[in-house]
Amino acid sequence: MSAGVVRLEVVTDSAKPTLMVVDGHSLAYRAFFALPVENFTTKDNQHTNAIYGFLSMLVNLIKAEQPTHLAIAFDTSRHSFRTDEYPEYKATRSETPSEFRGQIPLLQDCLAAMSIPVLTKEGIEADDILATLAAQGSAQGFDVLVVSGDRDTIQLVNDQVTLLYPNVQGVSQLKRYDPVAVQERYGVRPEQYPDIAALVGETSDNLPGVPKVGEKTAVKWLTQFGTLDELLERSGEIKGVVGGNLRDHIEDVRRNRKLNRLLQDVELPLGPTDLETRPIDAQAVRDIFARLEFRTLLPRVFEAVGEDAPEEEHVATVALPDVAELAAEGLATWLKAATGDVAVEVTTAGGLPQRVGLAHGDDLVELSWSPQVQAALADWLASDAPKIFHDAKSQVKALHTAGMRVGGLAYDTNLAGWLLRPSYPDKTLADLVDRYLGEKLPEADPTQLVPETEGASPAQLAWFTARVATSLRTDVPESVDRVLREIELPTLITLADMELAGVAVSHEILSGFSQELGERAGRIAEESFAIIEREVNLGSPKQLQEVLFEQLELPKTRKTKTGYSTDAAVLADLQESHPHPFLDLLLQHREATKLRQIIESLDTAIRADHRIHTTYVQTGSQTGRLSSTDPNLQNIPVRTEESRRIRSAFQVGERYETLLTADYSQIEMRIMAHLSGDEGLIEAFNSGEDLHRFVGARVFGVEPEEVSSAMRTKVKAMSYGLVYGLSAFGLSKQLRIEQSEAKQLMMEYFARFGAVRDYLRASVLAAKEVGYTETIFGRRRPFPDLVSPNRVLRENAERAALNAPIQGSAADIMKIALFRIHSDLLDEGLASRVLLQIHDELVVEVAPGEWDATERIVRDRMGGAAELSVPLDVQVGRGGDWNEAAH
DNA sequence: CAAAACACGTA
DNA sequence: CGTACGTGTTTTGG
Repeated sequence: MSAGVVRLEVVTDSAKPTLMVVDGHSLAYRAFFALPVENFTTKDNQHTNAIYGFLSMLVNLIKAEQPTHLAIAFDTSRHSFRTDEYPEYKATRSETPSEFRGQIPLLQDCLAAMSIPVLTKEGIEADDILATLAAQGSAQGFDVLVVSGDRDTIQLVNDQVTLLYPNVQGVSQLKRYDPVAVQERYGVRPEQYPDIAALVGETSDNLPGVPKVGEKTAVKWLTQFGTLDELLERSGEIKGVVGGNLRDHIEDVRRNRKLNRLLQDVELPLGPTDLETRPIDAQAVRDIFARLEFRTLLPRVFEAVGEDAPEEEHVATVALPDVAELAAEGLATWLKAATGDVAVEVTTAGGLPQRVGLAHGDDLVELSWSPQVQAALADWLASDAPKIFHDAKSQVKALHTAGMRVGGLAYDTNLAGWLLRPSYPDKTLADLVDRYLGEKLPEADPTQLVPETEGASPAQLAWFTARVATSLRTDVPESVDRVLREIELPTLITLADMELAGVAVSHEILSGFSQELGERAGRIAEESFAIIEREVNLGSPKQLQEVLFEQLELPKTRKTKTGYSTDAAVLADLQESHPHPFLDLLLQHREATKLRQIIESLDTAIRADHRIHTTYVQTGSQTGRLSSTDPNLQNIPVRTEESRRIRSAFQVGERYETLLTADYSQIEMRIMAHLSGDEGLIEAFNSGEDLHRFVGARVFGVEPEEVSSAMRTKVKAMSYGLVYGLSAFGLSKQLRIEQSEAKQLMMEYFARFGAVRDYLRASVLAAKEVGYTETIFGRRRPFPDLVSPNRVLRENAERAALNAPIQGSAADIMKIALFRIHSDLLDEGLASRVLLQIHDELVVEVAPGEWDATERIVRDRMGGAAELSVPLDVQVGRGGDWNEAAH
């Protein structure tokens, strides 16, 4: 016996062997619904929830029941002798999701590795195989355990045969049915159960029964008449409506009974004695579990068969290559010899480089930062020599700060990991090492002052990064790899410079405004306390609920998890139906304190250079957008006149002349026009007419100049809502109109712009097929939930999938424009620089005398970032502060 | 003390 | 029952 093979030995107390036969299909299907798919998806998007759930249950069963003989039966297809007989059989069942079907072959691979026989037969259902084996087994003196989620198997139960049937939820709990338990639960002997089922019918199999007859009536009749035949014979004796129903449906009952009888004489290649449990192939199990990313299941499998888990590869003992400490002199030679990819890890301190680790294959070197090292490194770093990083941006920033440019950025494992799985937060290199190498990155225990375990050194981190990159490169599809190389990596360099530049913000303006708002909030609070004659914390939804719904006895609003909502929309509704001075004051208080809070957080973020340096998280969204943190500069208020005073505090910096803002107008609608090819919408953008006026004219059948502002508001909401998968319900709510009117509006809209609806439908359908959406440039976003049996999950996924290519393409376009602008400004030797990106807007700081050149670059690059069937319209503004520049 | 819930700002 | 984000406050739960 080879070292990796373990005997599956079974010890039972009784001399009688135990045969366990399992309906693989029905139990895996239950597991599929019971386990959330998001927790069971591998890195290449293979769903494993059904496999995991089934194996988990099986392992528990083997452990508990200790069968000496074991087999799993599967259906081959929907088609069977029953569908031949009665084509409507199971016809109402919705198609099995492809995500489930795809798991069956893999599950069978697992079973093969575990040396468990899998039985199937063309035209025969799994339950017939179970029935046959159960009959043969009990005849041959086995104790038989039938495991199935199909109620028809109840008929198999007798003194030798016990059924294990899953409880309503999931597969973790199995209920044991022996003849006594069946009698208790159903009121009849097991062999009579099919008679009951024939009378009652089986909705899930599309077998209608006798109307108005449920379990209770069926049991009563059978007890009364003894057998089904007798009952049907003497159906005339049954009185009333049900008696008539029975007589009218006798043929249905006979058919049902015929179909639900399980075959006990199927010809099978293996009989019970052939199913003796055999040694499992430890290596094969390990391999397939690794592929399915099952970690906890492996030891459980071995435990269940009474063996210790075989030695795991001790990841911690994977030998790390030695690291050579280099001095500046040795570096040039080393770099010259290192052809091809070199992985780099720069540790930083105080925003400057500290140590540098380099990995070229297993050749690892490290250096401490010094002017000599910098001099020896600079040319290579700026050159096209390919370099691989994990999360390059922070390292690039430190290098830029030290006065070095980074060229040849060939790969970033952080970005690649995100592009492959944008919804999974593989934040750190350690996460990726675990996921893609199956190893553990040595990390120092941060809780220990003097760590017992040494963390990986910079060169070793670079070594891991290079190996993760190799693995990722085999996983990342070509189109996604292009997004990485042609969009994300150039964007990374640009973002590094934007973050370093920061934006000048006036503390004076902010603190003055903050004080003003603070005083106002105080006054409002006082006033509102006077009205309700007590003091509450206006920031506490819980206390507000007391005041609003108990003290003031206002009508209860939208429910939340913990009570009733007090959000602004709800308060505005309340104010309309039940005007109360407290409501108005509360809204004003919210507004003032919210603004003040934003101002305060901005103020504390101003650094010594009088500028705010946000951090753009390039992997921060699932669609391809950037996000901004510490502080978030992408949600600075703009909607009200007063809130725009905050934007006035964002000012042109010293030695610069003015701010330039540039934004895409209606970029998402333009992308919709392009993707859908809708001629009306394309014409709208080419006509030069105001978009919503044009659309309004078409929808309402009037001349553009006759479009009223109410009409314009409606089509505008409709147009924007489209991009988000808005429903008639949502539209009616937003516009405060009747649902019927909203429905009508949507009808009219699609009557004129039908290609838009066609595109949106086709796009979601295509995503359902392939499992992901794709932007114009090839960025992908997986959507496993599109085939979820859970309606809420599925519909959420549908809306997100509808939006993803549109929002994502817009993000791609903006990124392309952004790095090209950045690169043009540098190439032309201009000092002007991009400071902020707010999804469809850029803020640029323009140096004296550079306005014309900068504006030209910005307009050209934004307008020319993509060739669509409609023009990309760019609005440019100029001013000394952000608010002024926006006009 | 950390996490959840709520509310609200932007595109 | 409208997509994508981040942040602050209060409340909750261990």
